[in-house]
Amino acid sequence: MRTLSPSAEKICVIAVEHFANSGYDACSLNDIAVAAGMRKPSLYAHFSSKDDLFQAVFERAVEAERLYVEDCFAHPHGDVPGGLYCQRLGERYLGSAHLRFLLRTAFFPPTELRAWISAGFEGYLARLAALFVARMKAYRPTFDDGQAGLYRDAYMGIVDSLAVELIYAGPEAYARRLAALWTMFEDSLARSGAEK
Amino acid sequence: MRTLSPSAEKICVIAVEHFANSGYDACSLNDIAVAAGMRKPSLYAHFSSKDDLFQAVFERAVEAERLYVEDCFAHPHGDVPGGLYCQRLGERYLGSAHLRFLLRTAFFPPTELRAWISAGFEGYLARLAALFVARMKAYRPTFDDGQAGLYRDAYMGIVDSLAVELIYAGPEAYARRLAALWTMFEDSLARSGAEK
Amino acid sequence: MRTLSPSAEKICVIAVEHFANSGYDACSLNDIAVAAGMRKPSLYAHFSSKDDLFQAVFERAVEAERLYVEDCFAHPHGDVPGGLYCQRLGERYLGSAHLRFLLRTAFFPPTELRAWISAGFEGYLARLAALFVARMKAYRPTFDDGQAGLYRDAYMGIVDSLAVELIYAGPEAYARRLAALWTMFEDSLARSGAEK
Amino acid sequence: MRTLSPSAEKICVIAVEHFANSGYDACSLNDIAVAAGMRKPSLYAHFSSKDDLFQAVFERAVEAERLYVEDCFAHPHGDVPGGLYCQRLGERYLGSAHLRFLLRTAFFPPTELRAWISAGFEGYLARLAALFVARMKAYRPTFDDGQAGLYRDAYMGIVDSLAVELIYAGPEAYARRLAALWTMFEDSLARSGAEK
DNA sequence: CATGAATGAGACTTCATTCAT
DNA sequence: AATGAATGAAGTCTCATTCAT
Repeated sequence: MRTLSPSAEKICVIAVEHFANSGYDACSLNDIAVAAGMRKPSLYAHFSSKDDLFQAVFERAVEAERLYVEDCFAHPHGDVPGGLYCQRLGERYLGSAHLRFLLRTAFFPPTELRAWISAGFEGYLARLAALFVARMKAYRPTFDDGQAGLYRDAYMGIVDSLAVELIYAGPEAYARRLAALWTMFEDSLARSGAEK
Repeated sequence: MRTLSPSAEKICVIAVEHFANSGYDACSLNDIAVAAGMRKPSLYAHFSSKDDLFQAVFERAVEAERLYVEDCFAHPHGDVPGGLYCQRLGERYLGSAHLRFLLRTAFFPPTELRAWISAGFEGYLARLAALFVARMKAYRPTFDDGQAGLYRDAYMGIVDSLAVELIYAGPEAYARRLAALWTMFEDSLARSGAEK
Repeated sequence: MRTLSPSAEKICVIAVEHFANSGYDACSLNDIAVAAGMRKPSLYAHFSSKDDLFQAVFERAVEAERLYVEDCFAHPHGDVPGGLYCQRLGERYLGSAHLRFLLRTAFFPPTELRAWISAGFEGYLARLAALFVARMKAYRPTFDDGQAGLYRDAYMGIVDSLAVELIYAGPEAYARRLAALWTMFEDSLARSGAEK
Repeated sequence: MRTLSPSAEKICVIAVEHFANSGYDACSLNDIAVAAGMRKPSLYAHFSSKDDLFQAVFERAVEAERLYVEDCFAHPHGDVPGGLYCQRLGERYLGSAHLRFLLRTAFFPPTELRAWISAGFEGYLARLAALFVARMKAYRPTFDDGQAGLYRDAYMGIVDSLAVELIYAGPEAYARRLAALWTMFEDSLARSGAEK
């Protein structure tokens, strides 16, 4: 991740909001510039192009989320793994332009940056999956890789599902969906624990 | 849903592909017109504006999916409810521009059409939920509304999760996620059935 | 040479004037458009880019000059070869934007089109040289290829020299230079004729 | 010619290269500044505007060429006058940005500086012509002003013709043209000498 | 129905220039 | 002497839209 000047960082903070709300194509540099208290050409003192700005924003969003994920998995506990992250997702959505930006960009990246963006997500998703698996193996020490992988896939699916509900319907519907999916998830874990 | 002339219907078929691939903003009427074998101004003989075309496309996509959902739930059987629809989702994704268009439009509609689009989805989602609940009540006759609602919420969540995986990662990853989530779903149902 | 619509041809006529006077870089499409009685974006209905317009103008200028050269060498006579073309050069300069455009473009082409432009000139220059050589061989039947080539090189040099004087100093100085160089040219020919 | 600080002189050395290669309009101050190891606004510590820099460059180029011309005519000899200068022209072209800059600027000056530039050339051209005439009168003591003027005009024309060939075709074609034109020039002189 | 031509609005981008530091 | 930041003007180009034919 490039180091940016304070002004450039500030522009990123403005820009992530705009990109998150309007998407890359519908988002004009003019709007971002004015929101940042300057005129359009001034952006070019900080970023060489719209793509360049978008990439800087993306890097910051991924980094912010990565840190957040680390934090959510940092404190050991005895509960079903991954619950804290899901729970906080809803609380953060409206406040976190980073999160909204990432979801939008992940699902529908600007065509020309698709490959670059995909590469940027790999590490993030892999890290989330790895943290979950580590917790799961502590939670169910008898699980083999296949079982852990199954719950990892389900968990990642639940995270996406919740993200989508945030995007589509907002925090209220989110709570219902979280309750439903998490109940299922715990039921399934309870059953697989009981089997032994 | 308005009735359209054959030419207009053909344009919709072309347009849904473009809107699905590029999104509303990045999609130019010129591209659609040329792909449809005509020039840009000729589109205005069939639709009064870009928004008008988009809306016609949306109506057709919703209708097509609604019919598909009806079909998936049409044949009674003894399996866990909703499985057929999830299974076919993956098979259809690449081939169905309607589906890809709907997912994109549902999650990130063009700002000015947001309200109109949301309204259009209501019926579709409500119908899917209702069909699922009906099946679930047949599958677990003892369920009360709360229990049925819980599984309905979970099911709708699973559908979204699978859709997202299709968008983000394609059909291969989809199969893994489907297996994981469906296992969970069945586990949970099995447990709730055993309890009684 | 592409066939153009009448409107596009008219734009070329306007554009060659502007390109000739200001050069590619200092010449704005806005100026050309307004001079052609339309707005800037309307140009794009006829040409896909500034380069595209420039190329069309270039093709027309080369073609016009080629025809002119043919005409100047069309009528057999007993005078020193090539004199008519040189003489008319000065008369045409102010009136012929094609000529002024060609000279400018030949000497200082826009960087990105340099190769393409050079290729376009080859034929034109080769044709002028060939016409001169044919006449020279009629005028001095005893000349071998070496002698004819020498006078061809000198003649082409005189043409360039006259063109430069037109550009730099205008028609008056042109007349003086023409007289001086042509005297030399005839002296040299007279001497080489006398030697035999 | 203004006296400049060493830094400003250095900038001129960089700038003449850029102006020679790209021309006034296509040449950005940014490129020049970076090539000179500084940022664009720093140029304004040395020159008050792009035009000001261009003018400084022009003055230096004219002065350099003037000195060169003096040198070429400095050493008396018995050969046809002006030959040394023509000969060296080709050798210097690629290496001398001053020369390339001058040719470009002479033929196609930036519109707003046209008058100023023409004035700057007057002295240079007049000096070259005067030096040639002086030599010619030594070489052909019997020439009257009319005859000397004729050969002066022809000589200046040859110089331009050679310059153009350098610009257009490079040093190889230059040698051929030089040989052809110089042969003519000598033939003519020989004839006018013999007449007496 | 279709289209060639035109256009206002607005996109991204570059440039010469200014100014506080 | 140098520069980071900013900017008005202007550049090329795209777009949705209109209208006469």
